[in-house]
Amino acid sequence: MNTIFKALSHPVRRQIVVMLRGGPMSSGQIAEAFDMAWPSVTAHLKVLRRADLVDAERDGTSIRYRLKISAAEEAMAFLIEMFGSASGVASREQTLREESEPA
Amino acid sequence: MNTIFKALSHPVRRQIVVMLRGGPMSSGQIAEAFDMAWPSVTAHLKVLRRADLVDAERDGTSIRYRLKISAAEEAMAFLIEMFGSASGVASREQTLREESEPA
DNA sequence: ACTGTAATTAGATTTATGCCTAATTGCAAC
DNA sequence: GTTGCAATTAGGCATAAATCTAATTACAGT
Repeated sequence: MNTIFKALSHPVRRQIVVMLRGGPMSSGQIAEAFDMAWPSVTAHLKVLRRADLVDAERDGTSIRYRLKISAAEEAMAFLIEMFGSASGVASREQTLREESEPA
Repeated sequence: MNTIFKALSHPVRRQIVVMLRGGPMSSGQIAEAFDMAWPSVTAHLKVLRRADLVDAERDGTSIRYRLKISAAEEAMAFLIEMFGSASGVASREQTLREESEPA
């Protein structure tokens, strides 16, 4: 649980999660999207992997990262438990869409 | 949004949130609950306040901290947005612990 | 085996967190 | 106004996080 929130506490990592929502991506594709050195992105991916928010598998010469929702559901359950039921949450789903802050 | 996840990324701060779920508490009451120096707890409360997860008001000689759910709902909405639709979230509240149904 | 591309690991540096003790502020009661 | 308790701020220190460049590993194609 700790690792999940920690992982999501960095804007780059949340952005990666957002991107993977559209389907699996290679490490290189992800790295390209950010104005930072590739190894830095790799480090972020490592954090996400340790939090079990993504998994990775080799695909030929590249490595494909893919979203895993199970861990995120835990975080969601925590929030629901802490801050009340999901009432009104669906309506906020709209408001949130512009999140995606860049690095 | 960043501050919210950052705030929730520390176990002590999540614990404080849990405690405040049961109603407002004074700074001293909160500090007592942890095996750490009071100023350290104060620092955590500051982080929670900056994340707008709690607010504080003076009550005579002490200061009462109280949970604010609005910011938490944003975080929840983010998770819902990222890891699946809101469909079934309420019902999932029950079954989340063991189940890990794929998206 | 050699070369080129994909990705990670290693190592170093800077900045941010988390913790402590000591000093300070705010209020209440005397 | 001074004493006492509640709480925060200040200052210092140790560990962790985020970033970079350089070196390394892994695979594909030749």
